[in-house]
Amino acid sequence: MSYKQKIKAKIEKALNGSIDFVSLERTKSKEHGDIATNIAMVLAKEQKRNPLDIANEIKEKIKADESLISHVEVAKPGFINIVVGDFALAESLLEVHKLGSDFGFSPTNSKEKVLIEYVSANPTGDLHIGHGRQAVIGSCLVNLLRADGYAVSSEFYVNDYGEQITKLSDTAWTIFEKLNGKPVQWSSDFYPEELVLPYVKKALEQNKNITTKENLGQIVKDLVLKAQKDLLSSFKINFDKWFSETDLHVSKEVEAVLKKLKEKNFAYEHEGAVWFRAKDFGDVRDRVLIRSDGRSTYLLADVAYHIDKLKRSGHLITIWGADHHGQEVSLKGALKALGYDENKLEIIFVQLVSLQKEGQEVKMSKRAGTVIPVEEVLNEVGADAFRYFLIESHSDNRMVFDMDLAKKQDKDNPVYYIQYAHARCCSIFRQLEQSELKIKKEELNFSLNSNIFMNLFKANNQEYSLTKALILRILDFPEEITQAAQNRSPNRIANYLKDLACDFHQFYTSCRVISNNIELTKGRLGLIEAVKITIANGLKILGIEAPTAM
RNA sequence: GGGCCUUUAGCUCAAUUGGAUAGAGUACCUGGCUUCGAACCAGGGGGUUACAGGUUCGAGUCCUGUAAGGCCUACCA
Repeated sequence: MSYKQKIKAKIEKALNGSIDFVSLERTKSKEHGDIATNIAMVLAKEQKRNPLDIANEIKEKIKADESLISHVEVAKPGFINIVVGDFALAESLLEVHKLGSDFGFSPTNSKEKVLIEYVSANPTGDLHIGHGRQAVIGSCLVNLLRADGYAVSSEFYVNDYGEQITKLSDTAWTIFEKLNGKPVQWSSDFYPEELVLPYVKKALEQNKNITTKENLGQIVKDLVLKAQKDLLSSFKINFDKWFSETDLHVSKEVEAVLKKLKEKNFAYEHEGAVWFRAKDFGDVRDRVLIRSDGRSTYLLADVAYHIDKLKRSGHLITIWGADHHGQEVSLKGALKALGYDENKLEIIFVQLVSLQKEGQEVKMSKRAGTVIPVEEVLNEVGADAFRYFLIESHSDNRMVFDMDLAKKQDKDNPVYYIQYAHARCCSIFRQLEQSELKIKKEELNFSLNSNIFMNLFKANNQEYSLTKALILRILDFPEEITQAAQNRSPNRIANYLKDLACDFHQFYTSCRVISNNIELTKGRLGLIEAVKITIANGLKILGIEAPTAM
């Protein structure tokens, strides 16, 4: 039980009821204590009394317990400010060490099943920086929800059927014929030659019996897919399942969806095509399911896919680029039409990315031909900085990727600020081994007794204050995970780690860890170890390395 | 025209979902290594949170309107 939970329980006992309806939060300023509650102001409205009176009553009831609450103060207009007792902090630090690499994490698979689908790019070209952002946000969200106890599985939907594949086959075949010296006609519908050419060449190297356009298209598609997989895993993006759209057609699931929509009269024929009554579900117009030439649309297959996913998981999260938001209403509408709860599907839209290079913003535009490939940026900045920069800001915000800053392998790069804190912690323990202090290894088992941490508080004012700030920050971590998970905001973990690293660096500058004071040294080593645990656990969620030296 | 998203320091972003004096990094200026890693720390300047109303003890946060920007608005995906 955290110190906060203990204090909450104490207030609830004093009031003889739950206080879930009020806030009990860490304060921004030290003058307001360590944590504060607005309970008196909330109750004042209900009871039509002066909030200060209520606050003072509560104050009297909860003080007189030095170990948990060392000081209580009432402030206008009715806040109750609480200073946490040293003993409670020491006990909490003991918990951190007992949990170790599980600190902050909820028990695995203790919550509902969630299936997260992300990236799902067409196997028809290179991944661009926008995909990169979706990939990083998606994988961090997978890690984050897992950390919060959800049973998460991740999936990449492969659009290996239909228009894009036809286009790819046509492009590849034309290149193939051209390589064979045959006269060809290039179409403006084709993919750029320079994009597809390397794959055609590779296909030729691997397989000499290319006979048909379909045959070549399949081979090229598989090669592109393989390249995407390799590229993604090079910055730690891995999926539990790669789901093929073709399978949905082969298994007749697509056909079944169409049949049901027709049966329920949500589909009708018009001008040779089959339409879904999307307008009935709030869309601006009805949407085509089957084109007049008989081919099915992306929408129809996507409905079938989401139904397939719903059968496998209680809750779905689908991550799309912001340019796809127009598809949300029709997809959810179709699910609803077929009797599924559309609220089980949560779509997260990731806004677009532009790039800043040498001070100039380069906007991504397919038309202008300024598509920025993942590979280009990744090779320049490395996986850690790549992930950090793409996760740092919220998915709702457009972001500018500052290439110049990300490239810097030095102090200006924020990812190093966090990693450096971790490396510094590790370095202290290396230093200990070389020191003349006689501290045995078994004396540095921090998960036995909280007494060792009480030594931390025997320090001067400045040191005490830096120590306490650092401890409180560490202890914020579990709640930070829960809130980040609830809000689908993995970027908050990045911000938290930056704050934690800052508190650590400040502490480190003023408080010498290894000294002749053996008891204080042991306490501080325990604190440093807790910092190390917390940073490592946080970076794990972000998929960023926690180096022991750099 | 309609829909989704955004607007916070010169720049890139935070702000515990309605809390107290809006914070970091960067850039600029100043100072700090004969002691655990200076990839660090301390100090300084920089803000009418786009604008105008509203809701209440209290608004960057919620509501309405206005303005600006991005994306979408196909029998493409």
